[in-house]
Amino acid sequence: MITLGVLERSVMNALWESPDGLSAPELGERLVAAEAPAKRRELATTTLLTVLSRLESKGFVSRSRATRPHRYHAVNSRSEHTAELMHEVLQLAPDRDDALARFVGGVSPTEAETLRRLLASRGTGN
Amino acid sequence: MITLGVLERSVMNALWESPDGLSAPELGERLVAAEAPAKRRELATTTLLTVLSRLESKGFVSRSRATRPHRYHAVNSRSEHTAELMHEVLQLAPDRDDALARFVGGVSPTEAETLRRLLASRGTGN
DNA sequence: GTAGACTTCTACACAACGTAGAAATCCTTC
DNA sequence: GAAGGATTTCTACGTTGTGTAGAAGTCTAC
Repeated sequence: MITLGVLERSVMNALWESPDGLSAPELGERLVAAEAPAKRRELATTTLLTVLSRLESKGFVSRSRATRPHRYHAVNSRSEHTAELMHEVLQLAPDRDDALARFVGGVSPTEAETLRRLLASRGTGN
Repeated sequence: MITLGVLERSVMNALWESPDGLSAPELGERLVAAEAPAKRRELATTTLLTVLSRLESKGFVSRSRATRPHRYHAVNSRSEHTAELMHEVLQLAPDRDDALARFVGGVSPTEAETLRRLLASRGTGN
């Protein structure tokens, strides 16, 4: 399973919150702003560029070369990403129904209600 | 998020299928047997012991020192593990309902039915 | 066509993991 | 109770992924 490092994750978080994408320098601003004031720290732009390239290779980010500071976009929304990961995890289990049962057993009442609503609006599937 | 390497995962798979746990040598047998004949290969017992130790540190494995070849057990069942991972992933999303919606959108009709049943037997939660 | 902005290349440190020998520990048996 | 083999722990090294960024190359506006 493809996994993300902590800087990579921060970068994805910034991109997920920027529907119009970000250039590397803009990304740098977001990242320092998002950091707790205590450990605020600059990252070299080249650092961000290599992280962005790696994320591009992993298929998480696309880049537009049209403008000169290239713009980077998240390929999937954060929700899509989360859902996809959940499916991947579930796929790995040979006993999926059992895993689902345990999963459902662990959700909050509110989430259970959300799930019911979602499943209802989806039709019976039979 | 705690993640597993490929050998670590194989080891967990073997342990998950062994309710009575395994000693390191037994584990070795399972692993070669599970491997595709083409790339079957022996692993030194010490290799397995260090992997088992690491898995113990990570909290995935417990060991009984009562007998001389120690016995190792998976702490959680595979289903529990899967469900836990799914929850971890979901926890990371700030927009959980949305993520759940996407997740539900992607399950098979059979799984949807399973989910409905599970949610029904769980009570309304209100 | 050149200066400065921007990107790519290259590189290194550090952690996690796969791998296993050497050293230490523990039973069993004489 | 000492020895020897089985077992475990310690130590170590190679590889890969990630964080980090300077050096070198490329592009665009003037």
